[in-house]
Amino acid sequence: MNPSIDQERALPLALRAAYMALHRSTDAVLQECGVTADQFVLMLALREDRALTQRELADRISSDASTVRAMLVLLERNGLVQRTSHPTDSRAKTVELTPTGKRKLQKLWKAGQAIRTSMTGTLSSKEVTLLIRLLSRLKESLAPDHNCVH
Amino acid sequence: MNPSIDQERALPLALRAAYMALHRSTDAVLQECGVTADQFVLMLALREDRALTQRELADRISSDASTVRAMLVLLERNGLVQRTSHPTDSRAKTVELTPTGKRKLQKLWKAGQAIRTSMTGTLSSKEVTLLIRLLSRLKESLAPDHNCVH
DNA sequence: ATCATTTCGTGCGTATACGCACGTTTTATT
DNA sequence: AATAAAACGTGCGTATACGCACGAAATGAT
Repeated sequence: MNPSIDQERALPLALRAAYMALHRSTDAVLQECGVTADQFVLMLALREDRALTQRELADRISSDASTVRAMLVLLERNGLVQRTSHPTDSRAKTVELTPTGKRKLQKLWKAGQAIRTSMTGTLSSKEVTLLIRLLSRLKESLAPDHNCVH
Repeated sequence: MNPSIDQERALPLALRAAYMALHRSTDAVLQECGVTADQFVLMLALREDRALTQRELADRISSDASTVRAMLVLLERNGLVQRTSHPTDSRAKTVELTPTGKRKLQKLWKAGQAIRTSMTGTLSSKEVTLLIRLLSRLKESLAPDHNCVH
């Protein structure tokens, strides 16, 4: 059975409302650390793989190149990240967390634990897995290269 | 079974990625109409109930009062909405779509149909219903008044 | 009725978010 | 090898997004 018109109308709004709530809560919790929710996401991406390019960073956090740049300028000013010219590609810059940034990230992770707990608090493990899968499929179906109409 | 650490880490990122993809796609599709994705959401809220207050509007679209104001200033400049002082409450202003705004909204709805179709294209009706429910519970668990930690 | 509290909209400062155009460098084409 | 095409980062303009403080008005308490 295909989704109804009402569902098509409700889904985008539900997605928006949930994300906005997450973003606001995270911002509020991390405020005392002097880091925004988006900066936290960026730093998390840097923890996983170090020596990322700004472009790679943008892809990982589902953001834009110029947005990432603006964020990096602020993070660099605060001494949390460091940008150096790429060893082989002289166009690119590699980004990595400074020691201060790594320490800060640990604090942020602890501070954000309350959010993650309350997010998954009312959901079972299976529900969370399902939700992640559905969101992932949703994202894929909205990818620019994914031909949606004729 | 409680959600695992990996799930707790993945869920926020999946939610962010899905919303960003939706927002980008919508902006791209509506660009030729000269209206942003967020303005579209605002106008949709005005179609449902007319004579809304700016505050009510902010609540419905999960946005902030000052953000809504900035959006309304632009929409009013483009002749899509109209603000008049509230009949009984002289603090408030009521907002409504202009005739031009209503016509524009119909165009936007048609232009956005491709997005909604491709969003729900790979999902069954039951999956969409489930996804909306899960997102709604997520939002509730992140509500400011919802005591997450003692 | 008076006063404290709350609510409404506004203005300001800052941080995303994105498109676009630009210069530089790499990669692909021939 | 010379040229075309693509990728990287930058800068600019515009639109959210939010907190905060302010003045004005409504609502609550006593």
